[in-house]
Amino acid sequence: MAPQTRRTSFPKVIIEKDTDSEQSSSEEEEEEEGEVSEGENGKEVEETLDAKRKGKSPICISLKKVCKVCKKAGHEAGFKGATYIDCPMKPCFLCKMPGHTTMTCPHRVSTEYGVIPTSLRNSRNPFAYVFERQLGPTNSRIKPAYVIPDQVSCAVIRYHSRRVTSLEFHPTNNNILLSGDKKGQVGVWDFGKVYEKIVYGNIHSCIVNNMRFSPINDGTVYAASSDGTISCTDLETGISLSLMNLNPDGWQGPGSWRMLYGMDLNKEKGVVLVADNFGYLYSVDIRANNKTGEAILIHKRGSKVVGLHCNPVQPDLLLSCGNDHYARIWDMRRIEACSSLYELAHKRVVNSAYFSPLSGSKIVTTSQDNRLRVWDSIFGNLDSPSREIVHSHDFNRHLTPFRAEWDPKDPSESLVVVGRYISENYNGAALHPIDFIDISTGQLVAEIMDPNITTISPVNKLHPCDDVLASGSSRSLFIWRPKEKCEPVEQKDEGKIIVCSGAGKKRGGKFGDDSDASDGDLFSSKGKNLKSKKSSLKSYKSQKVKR
DNA sequence: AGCCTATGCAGCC
DNA sequence: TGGCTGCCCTAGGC
Repeated sequence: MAPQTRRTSFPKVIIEKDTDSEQSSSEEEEEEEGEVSEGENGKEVEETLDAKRKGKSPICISLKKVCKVCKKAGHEAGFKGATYIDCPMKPCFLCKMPGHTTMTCPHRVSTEYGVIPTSLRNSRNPFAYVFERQLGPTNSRIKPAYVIPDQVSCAVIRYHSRRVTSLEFHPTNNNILLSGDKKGQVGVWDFGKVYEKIVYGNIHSCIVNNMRFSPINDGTVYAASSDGTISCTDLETGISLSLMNLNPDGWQGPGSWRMLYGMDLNKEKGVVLVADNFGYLYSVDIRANNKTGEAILIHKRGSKVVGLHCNPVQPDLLLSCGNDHYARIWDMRRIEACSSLYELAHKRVVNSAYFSPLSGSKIVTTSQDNRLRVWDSIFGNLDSPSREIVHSHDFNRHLTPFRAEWDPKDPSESLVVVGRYISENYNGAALHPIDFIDISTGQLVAEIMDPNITTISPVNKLHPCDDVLASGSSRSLFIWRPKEKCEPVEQKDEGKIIVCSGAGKKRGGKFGDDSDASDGDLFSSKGKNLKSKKSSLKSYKSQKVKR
């Protein structure tokens, strides 16, 4: 092309100023239109129009304050102090419904932050719904009070070089926590002797998605990774063998690289079950260390299967979930493509689906539409969930997907732990708590946070027998425990308990008062100045604060 | 303090 | 269906 053609087709530059009134900005537009139409050379006009058609609209350098979300003037989304103000032009960031923002979301009220049961059973008449609520199975009893302490102590350790992606407690050694990260490292942490840890860096080469201890020998652990292998590792020696490798020929491009996500062990059948990012399920015999049978398509072809869970009571039942927006229940005795017993539909990707840990009769799923879904009985009607609980656990490409995890100790099978995405203003600090939710009611039972932890905690696991919560937040691991000598707290009022550390000095009893968004003088925005120094390990004492 | 970026999904054509 | 683009509360490093 000739240089002059290039010159003439260069888009017009408009500068908008913040001080301009609406009037003057429209004048500018008119002026611009006028210039285009005034073009004496017909060719120039033609080219300008052509440029417009090609998407070369005038370059607009705007000095106006503009919303970073919708690019419109008049409002701004973002943090005001420690409170995030949504863009009003977009659907609510919490419940995803239009017409309001997170601040005014009906699912976010001061006493039950963001978490209430929703029926979403609009197709039924209200009487049927009430009838069902009244005559249906009564709500399970509330957790024993001592299990959710109002005071915790927190141990922190950071040895992963990338974000934590999976956690697993040792089944018999009560102080051992296993952690996997995005880089493929597997950490073994004795949080009883806080400084004792081992990090294995040679087991996997990328994301450790799921880990399970061997039911036969609890000194060995299986892990499924996005490198396409299942590892079987002796935790004492660190010696690891690969049970399966889906990429024997190495990297042949992104279209063919197979990654393993969902994994579970079936003790009765003696197999490791894994699923890949193409929708296939694989079964590996634990004793023979080899693949049994062919891969079975259990989710939409080409879509990622992110979770597998064997029913704890009925070993023939398998639960899977994936990026095709479904969770599916399978009968392992006759499993083949399209043979699922039930399909549990979701509106978005299903991050996790778990049977309840004791009876195996309930299911809780975490979906990227910001809803936890609960099925009260797998023997009942599975056409629609018993409850949907709006909860902020959005997808973010830089975060490990959130997964609501059962409390394995809860006899009522109603307590679930899940990290929260959106922050709340806790006396000037924007913190992302870890939520305990009673899935029988949708109630937020407790929220755990610490002013020193400003990062989001998407990975959480409750201890199989002790009152211990493990969390993975970015590259750090946290162990939350009831503080010694902590008196059990009655929960007669069913009130929410806020758990936090007492690291801040000036706060005193004011800490729980988060009603004022502008009280940012104690802490800077987002509470970043509270962040602990680069100590690799630090433990915090805690104090009780109620609101 | 502010810029940069790794990277998964969804929506668009 | 496939390839491309864009993204609302990230986190850490330079």
